Amino acid sequence: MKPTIKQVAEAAGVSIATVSRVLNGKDRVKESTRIKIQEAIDRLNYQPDLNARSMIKKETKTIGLIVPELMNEYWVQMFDELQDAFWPKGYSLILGSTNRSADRERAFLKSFIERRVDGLIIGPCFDTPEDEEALELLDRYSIPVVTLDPKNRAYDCMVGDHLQGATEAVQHLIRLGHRDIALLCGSSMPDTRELGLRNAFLLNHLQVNEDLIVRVEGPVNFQMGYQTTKTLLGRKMPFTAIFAYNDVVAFGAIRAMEEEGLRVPEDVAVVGYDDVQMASMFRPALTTVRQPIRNIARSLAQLMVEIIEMDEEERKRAPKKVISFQMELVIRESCGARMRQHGE
Amino acid sequence: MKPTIKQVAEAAGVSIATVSRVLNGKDRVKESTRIKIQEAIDRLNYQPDLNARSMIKKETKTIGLIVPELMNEYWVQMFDELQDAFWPKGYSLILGSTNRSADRERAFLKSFIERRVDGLIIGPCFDTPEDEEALELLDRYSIPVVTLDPKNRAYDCMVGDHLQGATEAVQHLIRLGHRDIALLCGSSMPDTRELGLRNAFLLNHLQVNEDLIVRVEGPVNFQMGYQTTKTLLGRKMPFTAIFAYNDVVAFGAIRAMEEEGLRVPEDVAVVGYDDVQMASMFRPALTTVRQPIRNIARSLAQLMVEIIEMDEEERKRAPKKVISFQMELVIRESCGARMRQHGE
DNA sequence: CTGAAAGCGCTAACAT
DNA sequence: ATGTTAGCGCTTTCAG
Repeated sequence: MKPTIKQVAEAAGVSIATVSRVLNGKDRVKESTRIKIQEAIDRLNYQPDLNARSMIKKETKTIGLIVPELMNEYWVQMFDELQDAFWPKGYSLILGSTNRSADRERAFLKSFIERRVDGLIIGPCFDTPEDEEALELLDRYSIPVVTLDPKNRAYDCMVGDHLQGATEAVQHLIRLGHRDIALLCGSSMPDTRELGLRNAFLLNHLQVNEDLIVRVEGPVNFQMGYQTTKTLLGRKMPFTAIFAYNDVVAFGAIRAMEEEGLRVPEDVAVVGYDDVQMASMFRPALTTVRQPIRNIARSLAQLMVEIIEMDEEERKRAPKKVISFQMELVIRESCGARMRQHGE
Repeated sequence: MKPTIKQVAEAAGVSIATVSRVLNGKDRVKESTRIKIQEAIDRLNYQPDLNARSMIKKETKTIGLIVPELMNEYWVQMFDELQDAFWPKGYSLILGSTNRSADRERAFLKSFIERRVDGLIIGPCFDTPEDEEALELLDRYSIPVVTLDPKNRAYDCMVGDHLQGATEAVQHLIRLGHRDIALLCGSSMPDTRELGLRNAFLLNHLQVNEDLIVRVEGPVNFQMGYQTTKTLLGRKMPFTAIFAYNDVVAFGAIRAMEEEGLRVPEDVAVVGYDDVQMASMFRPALTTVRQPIRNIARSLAQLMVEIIEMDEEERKRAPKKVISFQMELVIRESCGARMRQHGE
């Protein structure tokens, strides 16, 4: 069965301590015995037991990641990039997708604590007050936390600068001559997309058409974009552009408009958010705002490792940081920039 | 700092053995002490250390999952469903996305073995012969493996019946009157999509147009569908339908045809494969073949747990199973079924 | 019903 | 340079 360090020691005719030494490569070992032991390791196909090791070292080299839903491409990319970023530092990720179930959320949290993760990354979750309690546990076990949720100010936080991103998106539309810009967003308040829109209008000394700001309860997805746009169209409220909460909402909006005989971007310009894979494949190719996911992931990994390596004292002293990342406007077809280049 | 069982024992005025008993709920403990201990646990916010526990129990309640790429929605869904399926059985998943790097592949394998996963699920990976070696390790550590790759017959395997799925897809096109059906697939041989196509033609006593079978080296994605279709169109090889390796390839093909002034499905019918989220949102909505991912995940979890619970003997005796799942043709707009209902 | 003690596989002093 | 030993936090006999 599974070989242990003891078997390797026997096979090599040394004590387990010496085997441990070559395994960890720290203490010096005579070259000849080193080789002898290495041979035994190879012959037995020995792989050290990380769990046993972490009991002593008091570190599992594991980072927990809790995301709201993987069907949202953003979180998949984030996981991928985080995995890439932590790998060279010797950490593995364990992933929990809550699918927006509060129970799952707490269950993962518990599971991660039981597994003694060295650090925890949490996306936008834990809204309910009961969760505060769960999060206290993290403190009790002094597990470093970094969030990817701008709303949660209790921890270090990395997040795209959505105010800037949204502002740029809307500025772009305004520059293209649009004044009646519909905003399709979720019901969470305050919403940075909305703030960005208002900011852009302010910067241009323009008045926001409040009737075109639509906040929708429930899931923010294709269906929502589709339905909301249909409603908007039914209200006979004239608008020449749509700024959607995310790309998938934008797809829904475009679909709805096509069904009503409106053309994008000729009749209505559309800007999305996130730059999912499909954005460049969709027809019309979607103008959107891209998050620097790779940068976020790397900085996060960097910071996380720094915190992990601090002692209790330092952690207390270190101030909670909110690091925000520049968003990038990606101009494609759906905003009609090309055909409007000659001015409004 | 982190409370241990010892602290709980002290706080409750009992021995650690008794605390362990209430933790595991197996042995019987006097109700009064049970309560006393439970109170101590709650007060200290104690969470048992799973790693310590697994050392003794010789089980980590962890399943490793290795997938080729998460940017392919199929694998995301599979992860989600597997997580759901294993959760009630008390297992957590740890995920490795190799992004088609053989190094990563081996690294994950090693990492999972070191973490002493109770079972391993592997997608279509490990094609290179060097990997055989890595897989031997699994045997050495007698870690149960179930694959999601029909090519790998050395292990238990769960997989969609792609021959049936592809056959149905092409049968559908043939029924709609198509004879010149282009197939866009990868270069892996034997390819079930191709087999399915041939099978469908055979069943209808028709001749396959070999020139329309395109096997492409490299990644199978939107770009591939787009480029291949352009080439096909350039060759002036008449075809009235395309069966694409997967939905994203189909999107690329449709895009290419639209650019050449061809309409889908009026001029060319298209059938995809996988039924990704976007398939129903795309315009035209994609006719495609859906995998019963949830069923696959559940059966897999079931089987995995059965194997884990076997002893060495039983495992040897148990024959390797290949369980295949019925695929489902989802008819939407891109095949033109609706407008061709009245016959060819 | 509960406690004492052995030990899971490993690392880290402390000896030699 | 290497071996001996004491744990890490927990479960599980074996006594009592």
